[in-house]
Amino acid sequence: MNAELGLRERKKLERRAAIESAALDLFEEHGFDSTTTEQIAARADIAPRTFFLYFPTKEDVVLADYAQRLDRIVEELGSRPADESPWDALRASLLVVASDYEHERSALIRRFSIMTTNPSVFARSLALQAGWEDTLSAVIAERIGSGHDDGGITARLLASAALAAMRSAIQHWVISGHHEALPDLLTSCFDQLAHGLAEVR
Amino acid sequence: MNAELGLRERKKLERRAAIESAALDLFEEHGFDSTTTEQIAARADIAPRTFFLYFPTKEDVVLADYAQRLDRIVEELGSRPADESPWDALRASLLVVASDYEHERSALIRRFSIMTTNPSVFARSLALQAGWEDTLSAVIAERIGSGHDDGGITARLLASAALAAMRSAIQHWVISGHHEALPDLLTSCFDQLAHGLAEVR
DNA sequence: ACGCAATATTGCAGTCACTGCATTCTTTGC
DNA sequence: GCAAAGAATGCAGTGACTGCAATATTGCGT
Repeated sequence: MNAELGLRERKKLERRAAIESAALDLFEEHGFDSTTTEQIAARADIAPRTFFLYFPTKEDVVLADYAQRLDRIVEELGSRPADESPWDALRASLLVVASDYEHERSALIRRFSIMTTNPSVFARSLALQAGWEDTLSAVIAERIGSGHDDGGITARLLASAALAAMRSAIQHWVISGHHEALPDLLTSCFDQLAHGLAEVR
Repeated sequence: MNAELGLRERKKLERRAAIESAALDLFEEHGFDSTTTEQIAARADIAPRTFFLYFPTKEDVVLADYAQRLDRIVEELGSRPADESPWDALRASLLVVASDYEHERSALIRRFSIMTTNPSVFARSLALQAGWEDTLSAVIAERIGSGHDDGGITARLLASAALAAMRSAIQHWVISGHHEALPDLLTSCFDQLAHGLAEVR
């Protein structure tokens, strides 16, 4: 992996990873709030100032994987057949990420526990997901085409609902101690949304 | 209003309002980031330290109304007939808030424009809405009763979807320059979610 | 191998949100 | 009026984050 990258690029990735792992270790040892960026820098063997060359905020270290997740979703979404409904395409794409999550379980739990115990990390996570929503609704809007010329509200609603399903599934998965498989939970959330919420009593 | 309140309580409310209005004025004049809490305190005629007795963070001043909104939703939700479906109850309750919004238009736009241009305010707003989701899903879970003994995932999904509808409607309302009435937009979002997203092409 | 240009790292000094604590004022119930 | 409760203030600090200038590292042409 990264074989064709120059030394510069490779070092950058290594450092980023070093910072991330140093930070997560410290967060678990002493808590997110009680860990300073200086301590992280010290453990990662970089100058304090350098930390901010790699991450814009302390919060973002915990959520370092978000960018790739979105890439993965968008990529998958692009490769879905054109005649598939947007909703099914979204379901399929999010399922890919859900199974990634399932396989990275332990690393994920680590991040989640920091996220849920720390308001500012949680807030940042939601903001990043709002970014996902923008991106996904743009992709979906294009997919739907000009037939639905509603200013994109339908596309946004689809994206928004899909991510709501994802969050609900994950939340339940985490608090219930991962008894059920995440992809199954997600599928069931998508089904409930698709088959009408109005029937629930 | 507040006629039967003691002097203490009345002063507290007045001060809070004074801080809020001072802050919003300054945010509009100089931008959120370039306004310091000291400047807000100065204009509101209080000591810098006192600001934090009224608001936990600078962000929260912009979102001061959120607590009452949630109260209103919960109150309304409590007064919906017991035989109404949870989804319809949610729709009715959120419509109440939507029409509040519609009437407070100009004050709202003010807040929204600060919110959307400032990541940290936006993030905080989402975090507060996540709190709404918790509260609403608890209320809905109780409403559904033990028939659905799924650990509350259905309740959460309902709340989550309803708030997603609300956000989509508001977002569209704001970016489209409030051409359509917010309650109408919200109704249409609720309808689309209820009648199946799977049919959208 | 060498030097030059591009880029990355570092250090320094500063700003500002936010906190704990001790002190002083204001309100309230008696 | 007065004592107790509560609110406001001042002070001194912490720590995230920034701009800027200095220094080190890397990549490339020769």
